[in-house]
Amino acid sequence: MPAPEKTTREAIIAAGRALVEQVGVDGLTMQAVAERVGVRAPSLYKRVRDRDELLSLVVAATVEDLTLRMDATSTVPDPRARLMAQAHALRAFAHEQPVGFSLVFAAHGAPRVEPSAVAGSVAPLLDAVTELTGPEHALDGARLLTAWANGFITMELGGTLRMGGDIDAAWRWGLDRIVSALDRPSA
Amino acid sequence: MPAPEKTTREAIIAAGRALVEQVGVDGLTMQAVAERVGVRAPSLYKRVRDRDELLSLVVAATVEDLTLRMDATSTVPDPRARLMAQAHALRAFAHEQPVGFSLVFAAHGAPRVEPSAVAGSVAPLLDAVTELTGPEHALDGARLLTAWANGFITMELGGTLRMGGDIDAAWRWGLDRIVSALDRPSA
DNA sequence: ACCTGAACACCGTTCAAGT
DNA sequence: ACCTGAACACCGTTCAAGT
Repeated sequence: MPAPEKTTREAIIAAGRALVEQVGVDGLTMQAVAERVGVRAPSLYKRVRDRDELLSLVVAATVEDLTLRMDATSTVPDPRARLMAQAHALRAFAHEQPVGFSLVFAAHGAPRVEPSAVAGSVAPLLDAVTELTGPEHALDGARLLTAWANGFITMELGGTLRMGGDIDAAWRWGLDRIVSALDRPSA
Repeated sequence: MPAPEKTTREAIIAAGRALVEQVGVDGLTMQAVAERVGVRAPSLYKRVRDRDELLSLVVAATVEDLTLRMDATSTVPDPRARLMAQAHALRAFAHEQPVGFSLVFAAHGAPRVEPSAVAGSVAPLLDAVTELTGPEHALDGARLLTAWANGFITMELGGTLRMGGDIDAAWRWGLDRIVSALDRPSA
């Protein structure tokens, strides 16, 4: 007699993402996930190998989410404005999903997802930089921008930046400086 | 009858730092720490409140270590060269203690140490930037550099950068761009 | 005064037994 | 076929009893 399926892999991943944001990575327990999807903890092992795989799936889903957001910026025609929009989209995403963001970009141990997938999520940014700088230093330029944005956001989320001065202004100042450095080919 | 003290708080923290680098944050178990310092796990609670405090102490010690390294760069007279040396010192530290570095700068949840302590560790960098830019945009400039360096190193450690091209060259290219942007006052 | 074994709660995971 | 309770290992933590 086939037993009815009470949940899905997608529901489990979604529950994992919600838990991670609401109670932190340590709050991602198999029991808590099971309770959210209406099942007992052992049943989860029919859909995911173990907690570690579930965490990786959560990160992968977060990367996909980010990729969609970044792709949505392709409508902006001017490459400089588009670059700004992409940086803002990245920061907005991080503010919405701080824990997910840090899991994607601030990996502590071994990478949770394919580094290429993470790099792919910011690919539109590489396109915009290419239009600005030409192909020779496009990769270097994209790395300059993503590294700065990632670092700024991480420090902002961690509180390291929270000392004196307008953080939004500091973001804008830095972004302007970097985009300008990319824009005018002085090196 | 007074019982002999078999370990110290410092030894426990040192054991914690070693464990964290060798087996990751999850490997920092009270049992593993106890074994390293030659004591049983319950005895650790005479020196540290709980595992969470121990982890915070590990991070704090790492910040102190980094502060010493950064302070050592103050011998370089030219501010531009000093800034380069400081960036390199930061990166070298991260390569030596990748897990500790990520714990300090890539906090996942609530800050483990005073954000001001982390900011203080890179204070010499602020001084060099001030010499370069003048006081008006010194803070913004220091944030620009630290954010970039932190982001670059984090992505490097996480593998996100590990795709095509010389990473050292990308680091040098980015550092040169940023320092130049700070050096020549064009904005 | 610090150290220890025993004990408890909690979590990840497995598995035999249900439907 | 999937779901479940029971069971086990492991870890953090407490505590009474040792010295």
